[in-house]
Amino acid sequence: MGNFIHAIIDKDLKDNVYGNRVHTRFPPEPNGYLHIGHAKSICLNFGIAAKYKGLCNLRFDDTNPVKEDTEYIESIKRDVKWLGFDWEDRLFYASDYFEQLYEFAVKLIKKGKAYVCDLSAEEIRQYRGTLTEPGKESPYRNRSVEENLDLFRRMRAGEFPDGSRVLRAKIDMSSPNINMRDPVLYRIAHVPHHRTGDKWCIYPMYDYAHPISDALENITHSICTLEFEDHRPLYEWVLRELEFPTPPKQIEFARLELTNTVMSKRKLRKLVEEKYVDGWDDPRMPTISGLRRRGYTPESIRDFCERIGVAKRISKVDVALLEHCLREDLKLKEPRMMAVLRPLKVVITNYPEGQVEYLEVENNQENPEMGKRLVPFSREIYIERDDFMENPPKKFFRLSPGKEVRLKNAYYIKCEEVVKDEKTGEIIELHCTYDPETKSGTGFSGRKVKGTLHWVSAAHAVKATVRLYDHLFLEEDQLEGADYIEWEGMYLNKNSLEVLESYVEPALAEAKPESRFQFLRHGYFCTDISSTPDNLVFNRIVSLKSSYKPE
RNA sequence: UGGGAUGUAGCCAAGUCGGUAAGGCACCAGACUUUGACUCUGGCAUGCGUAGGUUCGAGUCCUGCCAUCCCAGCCA
Repeated sequence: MGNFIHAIIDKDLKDNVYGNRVHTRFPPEPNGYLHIGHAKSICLNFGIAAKYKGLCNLRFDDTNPVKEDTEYIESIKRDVKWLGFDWEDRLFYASDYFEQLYEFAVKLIKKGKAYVCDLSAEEIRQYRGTLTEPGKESPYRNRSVEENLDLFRRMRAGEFPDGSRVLRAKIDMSSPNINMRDPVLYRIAHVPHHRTGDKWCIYPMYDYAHPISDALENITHSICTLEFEDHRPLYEWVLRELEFPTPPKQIEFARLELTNTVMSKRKLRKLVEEKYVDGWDDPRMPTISGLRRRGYTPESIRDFCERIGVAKRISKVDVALLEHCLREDLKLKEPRMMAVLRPLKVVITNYPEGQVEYLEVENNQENPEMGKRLVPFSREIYIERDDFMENPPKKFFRLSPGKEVRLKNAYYIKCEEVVKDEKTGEIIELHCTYDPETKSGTGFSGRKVKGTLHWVSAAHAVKATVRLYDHLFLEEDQLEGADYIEWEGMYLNKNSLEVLESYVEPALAEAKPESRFQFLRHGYFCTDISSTPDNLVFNRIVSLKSSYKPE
């Protein structure tokens, strides 16, 4: 499916605007971690390059040293790579262009298109006017070229304190577009830069550095988000005044919003700082590193970005689509194992004591190529507490007194007795009988049962910590009966993490960190990076769908 | 009340020159089932923000109106 950006590029190709070249870039500011919203942009930019056999650069927009740090550069590079994209030898930094940017500013001054302004930040704001009233021209607007050149040189030389002067474009103080009311091009900041050190004490603004960086890299289509739409005339002004022959074209699209999550850097940082989550890579975070730790695959994220489309209408995508993409990706790829999350012991009273059978089980019945494994079965097993009800409602297919169910890949069992704690009345274990005739694989068809349960042999089971993750936030229509607190005008889900001590089948003892499984009837899980054979930890990536509706 | 943008189903989103509303997610119903999963089948906009107009014919063209979002950083 095409989108409006493809249409623009197709037309440019047809009209030979940039020859047959298509060249995009992903330009993050190194001031935070990448999140799935960035993934949309990354997939878009690198995707366009791939589609048109063009190129896509990675460029750090590092023009504001007070907010940026080299720590973020490494995490951004890692995340882009992990998503599956390759900038080859085209890793750039806006700071690489500082010298050229300075020369271009000199050119603007010489053309009479830029001037040094001595107004304070507060005065500049007042002179700018408002949305409905035009601004006033700065008293410094008509300085001579010579004076401007001298002042700008001395700004660079460090002769003036922070905030004392700026370089401004000379455009139109009465423009209805506030961005055109003599925007600031350079500010003074005696702050070391993470890449240029103490070399500079003046730094270019985004609106000035970005179009020039694009042009210097021969970018053809400069894709950004909607809030820069009003900046496009300025983007074009800079390139026109600097006389770039085939200026890149800025195109804006709507950023990604997702239900049940926050995307703003400020709020994500606040979640980390206020310890609602365990760091930027907490599996509940929409950061790339969080999704990675949760167990999401790059393939599923790319598929998601493909499916949501690209348009200009501000929209909020249902997080269920992301989850669907993950299930779809893992369905045939990962083995399906048995794990009992909330165990209830079952004693099969007519099964010989001390006997163990090793049952042959397909690793993925939809993908026979994944082979088979042996799963031990014995007299005492664990089943899921939720799979037993003493007084079941009508359509309960699972175990209850006197009822028979199938144990997946094993036998039919029938519940004969419920053993309870005398004091508390809590169900401690179940006594069941099995029917040897019903062994899996024998083709028994004497009678049907409605339910099939997963299980784990008690003697062979391996303990594991299982972390059940859920959405960090709730939508308004999900509040009923939910446990939440209001936070930043949203509803923070107090049950976004549940930690269980569970039993998993023995084959899982060898699970390597970051490997994925389907836990039968539960969902997809990923071995946490902290997991060891002595201390297994599984993160739930996403649950399986369920059409079971009690009552 | 200045400027810029956007309105197609619960959520995304296609809709060339005007020719009689793709697809996905979600949801509902049924079939199948050794996962209440998967898969399969069917359902899901006489309707495209709204009111007019042009036309044999309008989501597509014209006019008016309404709603929502963005912009007054020496942030990006």
